Amino acid sequence: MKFEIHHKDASTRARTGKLFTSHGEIETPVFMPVGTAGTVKAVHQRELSDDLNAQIILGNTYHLYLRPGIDIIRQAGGLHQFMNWQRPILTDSGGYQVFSLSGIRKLTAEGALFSSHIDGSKHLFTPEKIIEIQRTIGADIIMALDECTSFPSDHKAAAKSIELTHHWLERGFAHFQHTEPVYGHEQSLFPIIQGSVYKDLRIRSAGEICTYPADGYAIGGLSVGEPEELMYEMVDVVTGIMPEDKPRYLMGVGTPVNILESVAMGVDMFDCVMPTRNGRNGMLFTSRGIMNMRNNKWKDDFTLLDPDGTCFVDQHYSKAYLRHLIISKEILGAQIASLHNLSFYLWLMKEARKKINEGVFSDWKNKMIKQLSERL
RNA sequence: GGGGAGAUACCAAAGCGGCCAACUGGGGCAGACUGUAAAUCUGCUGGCUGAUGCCUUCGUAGGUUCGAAUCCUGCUCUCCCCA
Repeated sequence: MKFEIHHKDASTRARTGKLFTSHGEIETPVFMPVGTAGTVKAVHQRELSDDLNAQIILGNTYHLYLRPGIDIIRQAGGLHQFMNWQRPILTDSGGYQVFSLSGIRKLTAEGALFSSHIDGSKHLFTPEKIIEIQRTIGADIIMALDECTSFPSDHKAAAKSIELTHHWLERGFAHFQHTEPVYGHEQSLFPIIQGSVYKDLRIRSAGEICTYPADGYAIGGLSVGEPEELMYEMVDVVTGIMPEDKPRYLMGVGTPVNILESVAMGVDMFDCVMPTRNGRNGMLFTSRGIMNMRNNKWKDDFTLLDPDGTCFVDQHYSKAYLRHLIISKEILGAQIASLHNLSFYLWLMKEARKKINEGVFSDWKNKMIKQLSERL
């Protein structure tokens, strides 16, 4: 998978570039909407492409493996065909579920033993099996199985954790190289840097991970509860080590501010459930700040949802109407809020690319960050 | 006309002598949410207070009692059955 860098910002480490996949090109920095179970929740594929112009979306190995099951995905001809999404897809490995489902799993050198959250059945995810499953799902970018170290973890535990992640990567990467794509199109495997909030571990992990000849590298184990300052410190340390000519993916991040700060440190790819999940829960991100649509103050505000918004919903519906839908738990409320938030995130990335290319990213970023933190 | 049941906070509904400012739902208000076990979860919801605490509440007017939402009597209203 080819990656070319177009423009480097003079005063920060931000850069624009382009990633070439078998399902199309991706302009970076990019935000990837999360579609865990083969759907970006509450958003149609047609809306994703026509209204939002999402360049790439995520899927999740763990979820798709449990339901509908890999046989069904194979019969469908892969996830692209199954969900009728012909643009790029990235699948997460299930490494995050190692973290978030910690109550129902057990880690060994062999792999991660899970109890299904659906029916309690037991499943062993090995680094090799995770590659096999992702071959069958057929995403353009697939992720190595890692342990997303929980926060807080002491130095000793975090050190042990990166060793496990490195061990799994060695096996997973080898297996990746020995297997072929199932559907003919190219797949790239991204390994994941861990190390919790310890600089020395992050340096060690980045050094180890980046010896693998991958098409891109990910930073994992952040935005899991640690103070933001620590997250920025880790991103800063690690992006200094990661190869310049490969895309850098900061997993699971984040708030609009988190993303802009990370772009400034040279991160190219982001994903986060925040725009969709928080949207469903009534929270809207806008260029002027954050709105909780459940708040009483919007009940008779008949002005446009977001006068600056670029999505059709922003210009079609009022704040009072969306509040009514959210309060009433109407499905359309979740749809409108998700569309708006994703649209905003994607607009923010587009603007960031534009400002980097124009050489005015730094000033713009600082101005935006001030506005984004407002509570409306 | 006769017989029976019931009236509790915004709504519904527990409580049936002290542990009751009153279970629980809903509604309302606010908060959280970062590689999605999430269209989810948490807190508050009589008044004043930072907290302890104090004050006013269980249809209404009296009464019994050290003490009543809880027991007794009158009244008002609602519902059901029989005529």
